[in-house]
Amino acid sequence: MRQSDRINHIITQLSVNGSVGVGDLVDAMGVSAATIRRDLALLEGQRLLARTHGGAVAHGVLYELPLRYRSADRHEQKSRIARAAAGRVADGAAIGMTGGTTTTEVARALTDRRRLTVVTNSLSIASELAIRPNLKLVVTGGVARPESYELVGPLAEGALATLNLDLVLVGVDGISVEQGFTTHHDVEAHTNHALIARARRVVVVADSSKLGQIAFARICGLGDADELITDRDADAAEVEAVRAAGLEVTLV
Amino acid sequence: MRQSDRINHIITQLSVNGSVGVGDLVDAMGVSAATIRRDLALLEGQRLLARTHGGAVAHGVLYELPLRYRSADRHEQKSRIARAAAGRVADGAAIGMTGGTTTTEVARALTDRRRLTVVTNSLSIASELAIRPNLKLVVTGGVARPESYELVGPLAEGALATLNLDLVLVGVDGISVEQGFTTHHDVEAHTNHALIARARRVVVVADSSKLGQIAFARICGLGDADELITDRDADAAEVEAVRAAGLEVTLV
DNA sequence: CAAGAAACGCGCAGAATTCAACACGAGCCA
DNA sequence: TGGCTCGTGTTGAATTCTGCGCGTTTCTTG
Repeated sequence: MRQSDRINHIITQLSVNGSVGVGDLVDAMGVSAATIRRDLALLEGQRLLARTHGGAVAHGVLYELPLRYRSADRHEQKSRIARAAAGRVADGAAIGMTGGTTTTEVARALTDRRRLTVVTNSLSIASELAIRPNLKLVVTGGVARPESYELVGPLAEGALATLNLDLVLVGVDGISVEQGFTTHHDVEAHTNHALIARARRVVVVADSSKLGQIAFARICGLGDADELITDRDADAAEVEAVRAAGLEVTLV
Repeated sequence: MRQSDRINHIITQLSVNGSVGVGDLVDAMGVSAATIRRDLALLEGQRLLARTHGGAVAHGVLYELPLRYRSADRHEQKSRIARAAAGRVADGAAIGMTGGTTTTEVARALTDRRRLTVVTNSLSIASELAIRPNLKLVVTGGVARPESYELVGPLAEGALATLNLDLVLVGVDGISVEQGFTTHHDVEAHTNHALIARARRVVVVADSSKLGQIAFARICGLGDADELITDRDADAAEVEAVRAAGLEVTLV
């Protein structure tokens, strides 16, 4: 088991249970306690956890851990979704992208395009695309949320007010017929809504685990989007319900 | 097995598992570990993965802190400058930072502060600080320049217009008595000037190689800054000239 | 409050990994 | 044929990771 796997395991345990024990980790991963402590010290240095005697607890809010530790989850589905979403983007278009692991995956699938303007409020996507001279990258500005790397707030929405987009790709945390598209954070939802309002076409990307889920804050109703791209593991009844609500659903 | 096949295999493994091991790849493809490492180094250069000891992880799953800047040039001097500059920042202050390797170093030195608001137009600094829940990070927005990771243009300057800062830390490419502070790009210079205009106190950080240099675009005159922090390798005559022009110079 | 147990930090040595440098062979072209 | 480049493998030094032992700190329990 490599160090990256250990780190991943620790972070996963932390997000599930809120705390971890050194002994449990030793048993689960078959390495010495010294190694576990070194891993914990590393993560502590990154302010991702606080150490306790016998283990560690999650640092601050844990339901939403930094993206770079989570993106391995359902990676294959997200890749397929990303490729499909990239197919919706015409060369030379001006598109918007919100934050999220799936949209970040889409950003990677767009790196080889020529002549494309990308507007985003996600620092992850911005870092991903900033080195590509073939793309024009516009960042909205705003206050950064440590949990999601998204820029939110009045500054972001003010920047958006002057822009018009051909297409916007939106990542969400929950999709339900009753509550529409939802996310974990209210200001984020508001900023995402502002981005959606500037686009002629709205495509939502989300892996199938989000179907039927309702997160804390509402972004918009199902009717405000033009298409949902998700993976084929989606529950058939949920898909039918969304389609019945009038939203085009693509399974990949 | 050709190189393209190996690359393909590595990418596939990475997207399925999120990580790969050098040993596994050697067994799977029947080539030497050196070749695998060369392949991984190639993909790392394309930002498709991040290397770890014993293998690599999908880009975005990295457990280390954001991009270690390769520019180890004058790293020792920059660290000293960064520590000194961090000493100018009071807890609870609202500060601005422009882009540059030296200012990024200052950002690192500020990560353990409590209650600090940082406004920046640099994606590098934003990535560095975004993960810290103890800091409030405000990003200006704007168009990203691939060469410097800075956000520039009207969007950035518009965002700045509403903010007032206690202190701004500026990185520059040239310092001269005749031309003042200069940088390599004209729009960047304009955006930096806009940031300076919002601050009550302006501190310029630059290693001593910048003294006496004149870059393409002028940011502001020496008189518009309150202090210059540079390293003690600075040419004594140049330092005297700057001091004679009325600017406080600190050597570290 | 005190004693025992558990956990921690530190230093060290062995193992694994990486890097830099060089050697070898295939393919290409003059 | 000879020389050249490119990709690959090998070697040895340097770096990093890991596990163990020991003294110290912290927690628990009576």
